[in-house]
Amino acid sequence: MARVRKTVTIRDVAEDAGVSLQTVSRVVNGGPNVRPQLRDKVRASIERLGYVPSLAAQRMSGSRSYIILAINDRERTLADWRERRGTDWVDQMLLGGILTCSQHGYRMMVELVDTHSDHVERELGAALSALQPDGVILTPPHSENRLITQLLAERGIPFARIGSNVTGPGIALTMGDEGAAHLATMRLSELGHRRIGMIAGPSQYSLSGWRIDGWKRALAEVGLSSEGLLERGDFGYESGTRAAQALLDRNPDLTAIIASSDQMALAVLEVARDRGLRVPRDLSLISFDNTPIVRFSQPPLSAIDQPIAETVSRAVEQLIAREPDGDDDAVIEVAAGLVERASTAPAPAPARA
Amino acid sequence: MARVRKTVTIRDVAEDAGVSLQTVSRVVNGGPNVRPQLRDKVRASIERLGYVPSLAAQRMSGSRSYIILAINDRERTLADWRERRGTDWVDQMLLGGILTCSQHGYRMMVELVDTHSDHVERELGAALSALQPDGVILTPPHSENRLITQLLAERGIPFARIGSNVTGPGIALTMGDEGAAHLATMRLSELGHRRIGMIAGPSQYSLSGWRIDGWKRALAEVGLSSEGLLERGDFGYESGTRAAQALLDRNPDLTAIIASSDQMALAVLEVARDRGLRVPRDLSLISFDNTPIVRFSQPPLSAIDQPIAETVSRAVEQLIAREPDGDDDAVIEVAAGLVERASTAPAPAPARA
DNA sequence: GCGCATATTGTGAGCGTTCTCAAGACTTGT
DNA sequence: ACAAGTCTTGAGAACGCTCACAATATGCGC
Repeated sequence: MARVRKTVTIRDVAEDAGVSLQTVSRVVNGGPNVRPQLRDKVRASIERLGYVPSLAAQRMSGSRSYIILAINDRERTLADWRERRGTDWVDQMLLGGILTCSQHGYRMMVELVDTHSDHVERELGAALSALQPDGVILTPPHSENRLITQLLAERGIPFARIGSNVTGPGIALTMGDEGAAHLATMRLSELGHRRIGMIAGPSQYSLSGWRIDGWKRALAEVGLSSEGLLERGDFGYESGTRAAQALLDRNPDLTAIIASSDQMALAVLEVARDRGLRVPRDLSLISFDNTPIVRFSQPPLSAIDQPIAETVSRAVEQLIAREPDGDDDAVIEVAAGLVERASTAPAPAPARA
Repeated sequence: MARVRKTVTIRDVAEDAGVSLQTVSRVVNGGPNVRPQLRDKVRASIERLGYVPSLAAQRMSGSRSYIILAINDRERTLADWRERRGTDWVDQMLLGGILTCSQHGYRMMVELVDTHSDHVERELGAALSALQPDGVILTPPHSENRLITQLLAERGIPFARIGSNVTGPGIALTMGDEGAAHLATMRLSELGHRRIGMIAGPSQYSLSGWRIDGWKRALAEVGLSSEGLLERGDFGYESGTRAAQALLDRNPDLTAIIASSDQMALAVLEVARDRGLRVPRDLSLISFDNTPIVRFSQPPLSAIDQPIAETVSRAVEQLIAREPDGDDDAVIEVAAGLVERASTAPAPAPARA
């Protein structure tokens, strides 16, 4: 017998308050020219009836859809999702994105796109047509994908690229990779370390380069050399093992390592253990990402915390605030922080002092 | 000079194919009475123009919105999100939900709701009004929240409750908690363990009870006692420490523990280490959840893998397939599996045999 | 070949909102 | 007190699609 509750529409509110539809619409959207007295009356009606505008109808008539679409890598989330960088990305994205969206009356939707597919344009195009989002957020590795950025530019949809600092179409937001690597390196230097190794990510990620830059800049500032102290991995565990081996083989005097992902850092931990090096006593270690896994290793790792949630949140704000025809394609940097746990300590006294 | 690309509408397709709007609509929706010849012609036009129906317009006119709304706990995702169970939930939900939705032409949206807030009804009600989803998916701890289920029932929106086996309004989907606990217990028994402890979750989660049930059933089946072998935690690390301490204090002869979350299991690992108990030689350990963190502990943990993605996927299918007035509120069980790693081993020989 | 059932196509209304534009109610300056 | 504003409100069209129904075409039995 569940009586089908008819949806409360703007018309119901208008009748209840004795005004026109348009006036209600103005009140709902914070329109400028409504007498306070009337406004309050309408607000009361809205409250009483529990009116909430229909997103679909708003999209139909107005120029906005109140939808922000976030594009994520399908591969990372599907097949590979446990094997690689961990999955914190999606969570944090949602965290930052959904909350910020809802603060502005927007909604966030997630679209999973497989970069390797040659249907990228079709898939994404279909999503754009169906949803007609007011803005799109691109996450790595899509952030600098030509096919995608071009498609978005063609359609005139504002978009933000997370983890990119290339000016170009769309807003770029970096998570301060250069600064973060600099910060980590400086901290290790403060602790007395003179030989600080770096395990960077793959070169197709531009953030890998920025991190190397930050590390080198810091080394230069304190008069240290980076000679022979750089290795690369692919963010995964195995690559971390190889890189750590190489680094330690080549530099017996190494006392600190910065790893470009938590998983690679955990690999370093394992390699160190195998060689009888105690962390942090013999070897200090700082990782990037600060995913939950690093809190439970032995010892818990000091890590650069990627402000993903905040960055996405900023991206959303930019997209929402942006005038439809605004072309100020800025680069925004959100600073990362260092969370110190038990994998960093003062450098051991040199063997022969 | 970016020419604003006008959206391709159903009208464009109709003109291009030389038919009426209605015919195009029929083709798009797989309507029954269209001559194959015409259908192909229309399809060709759709293809050529790249037409994709607008979700908003479909919602406006038709009875469906093609939106499934997933309700998640805000607390877990916001403040507490690192401290408690880990965040794999959201990822896996998205994984299972988004893909399955898109296979059926649906979209999934995520709504974060704070159970502890007294605005639950308001918040959720607003989301329902704005989105008018065709179905809602409830995840723990919302799955059996009266306020929420009642609201949904009132509005006549079909919903699925994940991690619930209570028949009632809506479809219930359990992840085989009873069976999983039984499986874990039996496995430990097979390995020769006779004293198998259980660290359960908080009692307000009904799955906590089911896991206890499965554990007890297995113990009974092989003639073991559960006396004094049960502790409770809140899924978080600290609570796991306390529970492990209590369990080991009370039962010096304990050789195996099942923990109801990965974090609690990691706490057990730590406690064992402190007491000089080696895992798995002296103590076997199986956890629930199988989040990424358990692959990198020392040793990596054997864990019950929660088929969250699959369960959500099933939920989506149920919601989509369901007739608007169908009331067959079934309970569906998706079986969990045991992933064995290095934290389980044959029971040590009794001290005095 | 006629009449009726059935398959196929088209027509017009309506979903809930915002847009554009016009009308009425106040101000203000002189 | 009058013209010329500015502020406030409302009316009607429009967004892109599907619904219910009407119209036409096709098939079948006799």
